[in-house]
Amino acid sequence: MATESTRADILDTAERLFSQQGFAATSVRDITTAAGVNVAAVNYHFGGKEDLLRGVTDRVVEPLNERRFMLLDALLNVSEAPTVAQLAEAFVRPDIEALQRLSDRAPHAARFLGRIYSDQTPWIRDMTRAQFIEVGRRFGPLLAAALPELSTSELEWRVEQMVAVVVHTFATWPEGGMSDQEASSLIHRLTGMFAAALQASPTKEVEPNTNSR
Amino acid sequence: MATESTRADILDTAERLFSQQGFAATSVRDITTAAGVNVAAVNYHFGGKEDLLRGVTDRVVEPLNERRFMLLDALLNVSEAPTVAQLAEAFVRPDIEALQRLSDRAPHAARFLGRIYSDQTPWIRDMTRAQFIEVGRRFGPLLAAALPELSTSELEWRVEQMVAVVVHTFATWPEGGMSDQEASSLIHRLTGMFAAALQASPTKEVEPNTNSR
DNA sequence: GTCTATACCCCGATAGAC
DNA sequence: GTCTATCGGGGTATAGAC
Repeated sequence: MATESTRADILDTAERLFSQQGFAATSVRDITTAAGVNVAAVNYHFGGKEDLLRGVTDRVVEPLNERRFMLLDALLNVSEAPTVAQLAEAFVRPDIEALQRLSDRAPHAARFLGRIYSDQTPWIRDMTRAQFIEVGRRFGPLLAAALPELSTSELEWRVEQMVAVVVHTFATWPEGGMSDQEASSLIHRLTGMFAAALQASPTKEVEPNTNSR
Repeated sequence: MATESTRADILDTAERLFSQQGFAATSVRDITTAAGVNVAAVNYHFGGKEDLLRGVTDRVVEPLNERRFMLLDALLNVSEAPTVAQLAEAFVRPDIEALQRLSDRAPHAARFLGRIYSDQTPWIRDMTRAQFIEVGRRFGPLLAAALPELSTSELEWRVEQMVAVVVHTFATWPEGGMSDQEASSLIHRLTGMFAAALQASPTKEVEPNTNSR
């Protein structure tokens, strides 16, 4: 327990408690007590409870995004016009594999992320949205090219629903982590379902209200 | 402001604030102040904050389930072996129509429900699970009969993902409610996507971990 | 730079006056 | 049936010791 482990201890403990009880239901005292540090340490190291949430989120999301864009780039090196199934897999595989890999170091990262990304509280939504916008910006045009018969509105709506499924997968991530076999099977299930859902024939109907996220 | 509107005022206000801020982030004082009633009224009328959550939830879920099972019964009167598309529509239509209908009386019912049903806090999950078990019990065998090539495990997993999409739809319900046209379009989009997702060819792989809900 | 003691405020719940 | 007063607990933030 070196001098500078306080900050990391707080991050680990906050990630665990947020993933179990949610952000609002978890008190700073819960965290500092469980971590064995003083109440004021959160304020010193992070500035406040909301900044602590941002700290925990960043630590989880950064490696995820690294891997996501790495795999997308690899896909684009192979083909300029990937298929829907290829895009679905490039969308899903990085998250599942990265979170599985993270399981040792941060066993609660997935559930934490699922909770935060499904939270509709304005300031939390604002905090999490930016990362998905980037993903949409890169996948959107490729998907649109692979699905020319879908209107932009319907394509965006379908992608939003698939993102909701990924978020739900995070939120219900198995407590004890995932074996390679389980992760691989989950990727195949998600990929197959996404491809089918995206390729369903377009709805013959006027546009509904555009939902958020 | 008649004598017995206090209880209803509390329910309305709690529904609104829970839907905007979440349960844990909303204090009893927030609710009573906004409703213009005394702090102690919640304790008098409901017994406590958690019982108030149950009160709000029951008020939303009961008409929803009535309509859901009514439409399923109507479908079963027509055919003993409905198609996947018919089942998908019977699954989706009641909720969307009922919530749209509720929009006047309870404009925040959908978002409230979406928040509560996506909450993974143990006691809240326990509270909400029962109703979906009943739905699964009635739809499960019919879906299994319509999709004989899917393993039970994969069918259950796919249904779970579709439920997550419905919950996400609730959680992001448009602030101002929905027109008939929008609701109808949404039902068609959901139905088409669900049918395609459920009918995707089975994954060739061993079983992954069974997630919760 | 790092951590602690403590101030101050708001929470949920209750007892008892009206 | 409704309100006021208040309790015990626990939340965040700060001033200052090491």
